[in-house]
Amino acid sequence: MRTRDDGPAALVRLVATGHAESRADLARLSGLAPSSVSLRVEQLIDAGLFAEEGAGASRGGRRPRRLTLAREAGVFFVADLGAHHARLAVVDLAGTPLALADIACEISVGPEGTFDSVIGHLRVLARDRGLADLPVRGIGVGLPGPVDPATGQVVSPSRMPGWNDFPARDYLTERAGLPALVENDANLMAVGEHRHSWPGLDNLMVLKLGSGIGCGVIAEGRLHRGRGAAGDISHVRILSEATVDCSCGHPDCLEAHASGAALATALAAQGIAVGHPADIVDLVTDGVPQATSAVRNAGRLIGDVLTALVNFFNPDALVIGGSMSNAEPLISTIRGVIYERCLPLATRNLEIVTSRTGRDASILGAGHLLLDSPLSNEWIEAAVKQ
Amino acid sequence: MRTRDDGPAALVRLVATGHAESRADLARLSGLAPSSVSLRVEQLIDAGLFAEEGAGASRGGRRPRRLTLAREAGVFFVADLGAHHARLAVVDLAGTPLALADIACEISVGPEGTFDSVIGHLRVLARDRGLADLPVRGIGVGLPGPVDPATGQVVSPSRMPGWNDFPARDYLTERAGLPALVENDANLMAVGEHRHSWPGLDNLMVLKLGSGIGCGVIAEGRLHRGRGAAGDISHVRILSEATVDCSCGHPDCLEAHASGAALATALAAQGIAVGHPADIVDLVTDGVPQATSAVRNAGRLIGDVLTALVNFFNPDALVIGGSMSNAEPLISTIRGVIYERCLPLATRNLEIVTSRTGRDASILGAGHLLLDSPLSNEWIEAAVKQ
DNA sequence: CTAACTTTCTTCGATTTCGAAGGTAGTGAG
DNA sequence: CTCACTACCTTCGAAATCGAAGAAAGTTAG
Repeated sequence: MRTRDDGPAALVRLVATGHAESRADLARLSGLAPSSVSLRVEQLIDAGLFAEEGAGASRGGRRPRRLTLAREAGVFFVADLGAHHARLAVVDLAGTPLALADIACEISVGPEGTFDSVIGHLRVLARDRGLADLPVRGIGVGLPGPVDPATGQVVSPSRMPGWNDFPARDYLTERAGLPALVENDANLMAVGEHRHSWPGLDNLMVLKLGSGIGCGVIAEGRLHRGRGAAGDISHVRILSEATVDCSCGHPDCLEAHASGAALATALAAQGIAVGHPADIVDLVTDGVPQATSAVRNAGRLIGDVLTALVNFFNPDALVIGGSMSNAEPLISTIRGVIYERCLPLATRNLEIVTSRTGRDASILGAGHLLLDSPLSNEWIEAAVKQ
Repeated sequence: MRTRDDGPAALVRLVATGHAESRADLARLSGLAPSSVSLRVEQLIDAGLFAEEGAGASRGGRRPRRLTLAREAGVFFVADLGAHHARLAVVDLAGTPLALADIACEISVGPEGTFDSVIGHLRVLARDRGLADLPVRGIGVGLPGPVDPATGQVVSPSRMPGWNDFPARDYLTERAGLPALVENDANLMAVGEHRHSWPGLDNLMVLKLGSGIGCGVIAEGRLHRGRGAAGDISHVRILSEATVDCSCGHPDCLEAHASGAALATALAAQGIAVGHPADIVDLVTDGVPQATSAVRNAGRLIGDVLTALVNFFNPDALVIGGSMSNAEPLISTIRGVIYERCLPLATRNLEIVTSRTGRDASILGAGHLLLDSPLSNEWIEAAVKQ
């Protein structure tokens, strides 16, 4: 029952995540004997994956010889797609961006066109930043819709016309000629937050409040996918005076009342024009009363839904990100509802905070998932055996 | 990063769960070389943990030599505690009960008295059934309240006076002189259902509808504990005409309206006396209209709460057990609400079924958890090294 | 500065694990 | 019945891993 984390890839992951900096660290964390670690590290240095970089800080004895990922160890290509926009990055194996770019990109042109364009732009980006000499070890893409983890297909996306049942992972693998990973954007964000800012907490809910409402779930330290729809909270029915029909066909979904897009619509009806959800944050900051009131109301609705989920899932932290997360009254309302209504046992150690990782959370998450994936075991083992 | 499943315990688990019946099976499933498997199996037979039992069915070649757990491999002591009652069992390493007993047991007498009594009865049970010669490898107890997985303490139980913050696991370890495991009863039930009846499904919600409402969660094939309160759905606030205060201090919790105890109270107010929740099932089966109506209403409330959780958690199956689960209208109402309100993506492959494992689900679950626990690695390795 | 202690890393013989090859025991077709 | 084939299991030399001991390189206290 040799589980995933054996072989040289385990050592690469420990160094990439920053958990280990020396051979001694690796021996402690990997469970291998110090002698075996020395041998394997030697091989990884020969393979060009590790580099020795001077000495680290002493802990009361001989100073460790610091191990880092070699530059030549390679990079991943990563893209986070929105409805009208894509954020591209070339990242190192640890997920750290080496080059970033934002491009306009209409997801409604369909999967082939979108992917081909993204791949092209990523190649250009790598070339322009002098990264063309580095091996590309994989490509990861985040999509604003559900992805079946078993097949890598997009399933029933509500706002991605032409994408239903598209075999995204297979297409990307073939078209880019690289190991490929396709994942829901909120899931990538959850992984990024977890690994970058909350590595000690094993149960996390990460809310993405933008023009839509997304949620990624980390359970027992690993991304919880379910059948691809896990984390969906946007189509829970809520109670409200006025009825609003949601794009999913049901009335009064949370998303139809409390998403950035819904708030923009509601404000427009009051004569306040809003282009992007982030504009609402500005209005709130400027003290426009209608905006503040609308945001408070949304917070109450979201909080109501979350109470049941927090009791049920019992996370260590609830992290709120996305472009709306800077609206202070939104967060404090959510926090207030949850602390008031949830079980004391569930909220006793619960942290409710805004994103610490920031805008690049999804990018980082994609890098981590790529390195963790069994796909990476393959090229790492191949690299070690010449 | 040698994860848990290495060493001889991995082979024991594969045989105990029935996944492997021969050395060849073990080689396939464990990832070890056939030669290594042969060696280790030899050791396990010498240690008295495995036995060879004739030949299995051919798959087109030489017939395998069937491996089973030896009788002398030992047993676990297991108890599932309710408020006024305990179900005790001596089970083999696979979790199969070798001896069962039901005893009266008031949990309100406090932890020490309860545990001492349970341990005593289990010893007597083993002796009476001729199992006294077998080594006892561990003890597992299910409690009707939250248990902190980190400390093994009972935390904020609503109906276990005198148990708050009691170090249940430590007390049991010392008092029984055995590796001990303490877990919430719904969690044990979830593990039992998962392993016994739904081994292929990795994401499960298991509802226990009795005098209370409990829920255990299997995520990615493993029990999801959170901080100990995970799976709690009984204190979600629901909407209703009449307000009922819950024992937790909040008004209109699900449990206050839809639990077996709540239904019994409601029926009593209509002049229909009900002793045990199971009596309600009988009333429904007999076609008493007030009972059917009350049960339908409860089903609607429970279903409402579950819609949000099913969307969020996206399980493969929702399994309903407990003494109320035989009330057909209850199940069909829950099923109807969920299929109507949840996302098609979440319900497309969702099974909503009553327990297949039956009353012993918790007993089986405790056995599985004990064998899976790192505690078992220790005695298995000790047994192999003489 | 010296001596005692800590931590890091390597060396080397003992042990474990692997993997290829072969023996064993069955099935099924002609 | 024979022969080809398949699956199960073991044998045995090669390779990987371990672990104890020690070398290397510091820190700290006197």
